[in-house]
Amino acid sequence: MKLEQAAKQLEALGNPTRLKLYRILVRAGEAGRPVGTLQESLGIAASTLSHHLHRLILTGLVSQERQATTLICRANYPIMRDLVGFLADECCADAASNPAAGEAAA
Amino acid sequence: MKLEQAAKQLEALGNPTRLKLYRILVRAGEAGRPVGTLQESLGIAASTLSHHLHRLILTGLVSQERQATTLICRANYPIMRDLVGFLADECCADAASNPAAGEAAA
DNA sequence: AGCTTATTTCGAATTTCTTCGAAATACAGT
DNA sequence: ACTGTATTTCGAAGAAATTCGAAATAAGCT
Repeated sequence: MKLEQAAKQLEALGNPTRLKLYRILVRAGEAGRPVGTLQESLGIAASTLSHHLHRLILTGLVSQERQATTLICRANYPIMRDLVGFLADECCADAASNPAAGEAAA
Repeated sequence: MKLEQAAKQLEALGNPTRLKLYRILVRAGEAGRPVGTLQESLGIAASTLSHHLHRLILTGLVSQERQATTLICRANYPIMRDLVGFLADECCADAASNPAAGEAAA
């Protein structure tokens, strides 16, 4: 995974409203959640929710599927796993196991 | 870990410059890196680096220790582990184990 | 005390984020 | 075609981020 992309995804999750939103979607599982119920859960304006949802979708963390008039939102688990993998590989595992700590930073 | 705190840390890492910076520090290991060499590696103004460093320090992801005139910066590994743990527990593992989620996600 | 090196703080300009209400669009039923 | 429900796009205002250079601070050396 490229650093730039990881940064974009981290930024997307780095807002309390979006992190709450994303957590709700993750816990909703494959069933997902219609936008309307997300709005009720979060208690924010529909336009604000739409904006945050859009940002999560742009990074690939969330996807949408139309079902008649409602839009079902789902967490994109593989993307999240890649992101966690990036953090673990690039930023954590190295620290404990990499003996050549000084060289990689250049 | 509280969601608000996790969001702050994710936001701190959600900037390309800061993510690069943090990655350098992680790879530097326990030895850490003086601010000056970080500036050389990143090629940004000293004041800009200081600003980003401050943000990482505020979230606890990075710590500093003075050695004479230079400041040594180090990644705070336990904090990062907690953050990755939060993402895995709150946002990923649930998907696999939550009955409402179904197994398709895992 | 004065000088040099290392780093931060200040002040400011530009850009981006966050939020909302109003208006527009999408879809299904009558 | 008209109506109602669901959601997005538009427009705008205030808040916050990003970046830099100049000036201030910190620490050691002479």
